[in-house]
Amino acid sequence: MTDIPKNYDFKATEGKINRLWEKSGFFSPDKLTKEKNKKNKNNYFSIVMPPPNVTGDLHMGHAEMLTLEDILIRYHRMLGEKTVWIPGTDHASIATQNKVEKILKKEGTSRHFLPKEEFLTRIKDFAKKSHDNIENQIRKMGSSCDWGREAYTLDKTRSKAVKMVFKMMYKDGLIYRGEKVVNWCPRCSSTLADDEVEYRDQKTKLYTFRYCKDFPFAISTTRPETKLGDTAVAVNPKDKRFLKYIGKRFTIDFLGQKLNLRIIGDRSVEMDFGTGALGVTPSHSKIDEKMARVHQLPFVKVIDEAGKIREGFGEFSGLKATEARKKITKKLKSAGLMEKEEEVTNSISLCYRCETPIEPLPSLQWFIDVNKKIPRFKKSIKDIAIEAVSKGVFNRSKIEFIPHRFEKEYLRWVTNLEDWCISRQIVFGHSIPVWYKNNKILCDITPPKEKGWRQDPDTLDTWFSSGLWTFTVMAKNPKDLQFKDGKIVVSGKDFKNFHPVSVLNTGYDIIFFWVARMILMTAYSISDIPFEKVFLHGLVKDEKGKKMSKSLGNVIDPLNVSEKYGTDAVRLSLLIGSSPGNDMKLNEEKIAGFRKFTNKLWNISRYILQRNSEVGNMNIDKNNFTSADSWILTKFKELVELTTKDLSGFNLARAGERLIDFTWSDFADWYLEASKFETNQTQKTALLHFILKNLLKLWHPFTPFITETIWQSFANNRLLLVEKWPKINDFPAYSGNKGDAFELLQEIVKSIRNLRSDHKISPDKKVDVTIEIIKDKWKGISTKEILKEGSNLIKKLRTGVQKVDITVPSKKKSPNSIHQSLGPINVIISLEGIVDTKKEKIKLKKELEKINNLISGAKKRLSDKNFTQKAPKEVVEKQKEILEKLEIEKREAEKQLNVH
RNA sequence: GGACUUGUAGCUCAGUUGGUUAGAGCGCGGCGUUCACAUCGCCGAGGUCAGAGGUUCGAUUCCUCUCAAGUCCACCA
Repeated sequence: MTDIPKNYDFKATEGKINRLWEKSGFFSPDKLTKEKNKKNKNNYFSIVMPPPNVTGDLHMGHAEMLTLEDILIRYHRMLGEKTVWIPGTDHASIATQNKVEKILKKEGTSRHFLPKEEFLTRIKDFAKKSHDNIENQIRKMGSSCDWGREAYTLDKTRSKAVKMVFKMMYKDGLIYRGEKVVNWCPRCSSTLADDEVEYRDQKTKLYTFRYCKDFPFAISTTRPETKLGDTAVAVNPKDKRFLKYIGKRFTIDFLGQKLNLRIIGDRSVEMDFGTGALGVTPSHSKIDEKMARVHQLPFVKVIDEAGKIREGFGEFSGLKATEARKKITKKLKSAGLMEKEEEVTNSISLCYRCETPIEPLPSLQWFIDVNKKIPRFKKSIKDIAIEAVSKGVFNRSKIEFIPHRFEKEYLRWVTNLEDWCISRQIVFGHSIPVWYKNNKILCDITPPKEKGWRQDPDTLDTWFSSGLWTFTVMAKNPKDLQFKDGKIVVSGKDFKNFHPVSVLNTGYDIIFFWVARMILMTAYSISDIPFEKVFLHGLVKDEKGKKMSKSLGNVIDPLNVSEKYGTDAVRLSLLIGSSPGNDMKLNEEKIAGFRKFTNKLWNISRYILQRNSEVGNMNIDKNNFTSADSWILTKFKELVELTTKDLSGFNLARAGERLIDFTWSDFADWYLEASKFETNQTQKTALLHFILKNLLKLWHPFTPFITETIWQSFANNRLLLVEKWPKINDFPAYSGNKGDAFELLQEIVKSIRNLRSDHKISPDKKVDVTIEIIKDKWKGISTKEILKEGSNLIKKLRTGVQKVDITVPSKKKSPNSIHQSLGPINVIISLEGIVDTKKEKIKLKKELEKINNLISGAKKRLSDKNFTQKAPKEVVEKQKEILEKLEIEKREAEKQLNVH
C-alpha cells in the first residue's frame, strides 16, 4: 500500500464513492436485512426529507438539513435497522410562480401577456430544471436517501391525495366557501394565509379629522382612503365623552360620498388612542370585520383586487389607494376638517413572498374550519392538534419536540388558530376539485362526465399538499390511496413499517407553516400522527450573524465550497458548533479548517495501512497489552459508548466534537506516536487496525466519503455504508487500570517538553533526565514498574532525552538542574551551566504561590464540617487526594527553591 | 404588551442530572521537517464564565432581578 497519496483527494473519489453506494442499492431499505434476535421494537427507522422548493438552488440551510438527516440515517442503518430516507421536492406554488414572473420581467414581458397555458408551461419547465439541479445537489452532499421513493408535491399520487382530503373535508363541512376579509396581495393577485403575512415597523402619518362639519367629533386613522367604507364609529362604552352618542345613527356627507354610520360601544377601543373614537371599516380591516360581525354592521367594499377604489365612489373611483389617500387628505384640509397630522410608528403587513403591502379585503374564498367538531372524532382538528403534542392522541405517545421549548410555541399557535384560507389565485398548483353549473356545486376527485360544468379557477395553498407529505410519500402510486371507514388508507408495506415517521428534521422557522399543518392534516386524513419526534435546527447565518441572501451578497454556495474543501469538510462545518434550535454562524475559514481534519484522518489511515494492509485477520493477544494499549482501549470503549448515546439523543454536534478530540489527540498524538516505539510490532499493527476499523465506522455517518474511501482500500468490496455499528462487547478484553500508567507517562513527557521549552533548550541538545520516586504506588500501580516499562517511550516521544535515571529522592538538590513535581514523582533535568538561576527562582516562587493558594483552599474546605458531612464521600476523598498531591508538590518546590 | 433564545479566551463555540486548577478549534507569540501528515508537530500567552442578589457545605451550572444582542406572537384606529 505504498501508493496511498499523501493528501486526501476528495475530487478524485467523491463521485466514485457515490456511484458505488447507489449501485449497491443500500440506500433503499428493501435491500437491507433486518437485525435478527433484537428485542428492540424500533427495528424500522424513517425520515422524510423536507421537500426543497423547486425555485432554483439549494442553500446552506438545505445543506445543514441534509447533513443532519444523513447522519441520523447512516447511524440507524449501521445499527441494523430497516432505514429509509424519502427524498422529494415541493412545487411551492407562489414562490415558484414568482420566480418565473421575475424571469418574464427580465425578458420584458409578463404573465398578463401570456395565455394561461403557456405561462403554466413556462413554470413547469422551470420547476423541472430546478428539480434536476436540486437532485444533483442533494447527491453531492452525500445524502443516502432512497431515490426510488422520490416524491413531488404535485405528482399524480400526491394530487390524488390532495383531492381525496379536500373531498372528505368538504363532505364533513370542514371546508366551506365564504365571503370574508382575507389577506390580499395585490402583486401576486392572490390571497394569503394569516401566517403568510409578515410585519415590519414603518413610520406613517396618523390623521385626525371629522367626516364632515356637523359630525360631533373627530376620528383618527392612518388609512383615510378606506374611510369611504366606514359603517360605524366605535367608542369605548366607559368613555364618558361619547356615552350619549352610543346607539345613534348618522347619515352624513363625507367629501361628497354618503356614509351611514352607527355609533357603537366596543370595549376593544382604547380611550387614549387618537380621539378615542374609531371609524369602523368592516371590509378593509380584520379587526373591524370582527367588530362588524359582533354588531352586525353592513360591509362596504371600497378597494378592489387591483388595489384601486371601486366604482360608486365618485371622483375617487379608479384611483389607486395611495392616490386616493392624497386626494382625500388634501380635500379634508381645504374643507377645514383636518384637525391633526402626526408621525406614528405602526407595523405594516407584507406578503412573505414578494414583500408587497397586504390589502385586507372581503372576498369569496375557500376556508378550512378549524373549530368545527368532526363527528367521528367528536373533536375539532384544532383539538386533536393540541392533544397530539400536549398528551398524545390515537394511542400514540405525544409528539416530542427537540428542543423542548418549541412545544410551547407550537401549542400557543395552534390554540389561537383561526379558519385557514386555502384558495389561491395562482395558476401553479393543485386545482380545487370543485365544479359549478348554474347554481349547483360539485366536489369530487374526478371531473363530472356531464357537460357544462366549470371547474373552480383557483388552486390550493401550497401548504395544503405539503401538510399531507409524511403519509402520501408512503404510497407508490395513486392506487395505494383509498377511502375506507371514513378515512384515507394507504396500502403497501412502507406505510405499515415507516409511518408515523421516526424523526421530522426541519428548521424552527417553518413550525407553523409546515409542522403544524402536517399534524392537523394527517390527524384528520388518516387518524394518526405524522411523526414521533420533531428535531429542529437553526438557521445558517453569515459570519456577522446576518441572514444569507443573494441581495446582500453574503451567500456561501454549498456546491462551490464542497468542490473547494470536500463535502465531508462542509458537512463537519455545518455540524460542529451547531445546537438544536439555535442559529449558527458560518464562514469559509471554518470550512477550510475542517478540511485539515479530513486530511489528518487520511494520514492516520495512511500510516496504519502502510504498515500492513491486510486488515482484519490479525490476532490480538489479550494477555500482552502495554499500558498504552490498555489506555487507548479504555478511551475507545468510552468513545463508542458516548458517541452512541449522543447520536441516539440528537446531540450530533457533541458526538462529532468528541470524535475529533479522540482521533486527533488521543489516537494520533499519543497512541500512534507511542506505538512506533514499542517492542511487539505485530501486536501493534493488529491493535491499530482494530481501532482504525472501528473508528472509521464511528466517523462514517459524519464524513461518509473519506471513511468509505479508506474502507474500500482494504475491505474487499464490502461497504462501510452497511457495516454494523461497533459494539463494545466485541472488543478485546483488557486488564484492570493498567491504562492509568500511560497517563502518568504522558504527564512526564509533557513536563519534559515543557521544561525544555521554558528554558529555551535547543531541540538538538540531548539531555539526561532523573526521575525521583516519591510514592511507591500510583492509582494502585507500582510507580517503579511504570517507569521501567515507560523509560524507553519517554526518550522517544519528542523529548530529546538520551538517558533516564530512576532513583529515590535525593536530599540535596543541584542548582544546575530544573525540576517539576508531578506528585508521585519528580522530573529533573540536569544542565551544567545552562540554568538561569534568577529566572528559575522567580518561576518557582510564582509556582509556590499558586500551590499555596490551592492548598489553603483545600484545607479550608476539608476543615469545614458542613463540607465533610454533607458532600458525597467521593468528593471529599478526591479533595483529600488533591491536597496530598499539592503538599508533595509544595515540599519539592521549596527544596528546589532553597538551592537557588 | 406577552413569551422565548443567547451572553464563557481576540473570534466561533463545548462544558452531559451543581463537585472545587473552566476546555477545543481558529487567531496570536516562540520553536521545530529522522520518512503518516507543513492541509504537520511541540510549547506558550490569553477568561473575576454579562452584572447584582439568593438557595447551597459548594454555583459557569438552579432561582430572582438588571443590562446587552436577537427571535417569535399580539396590538398598532
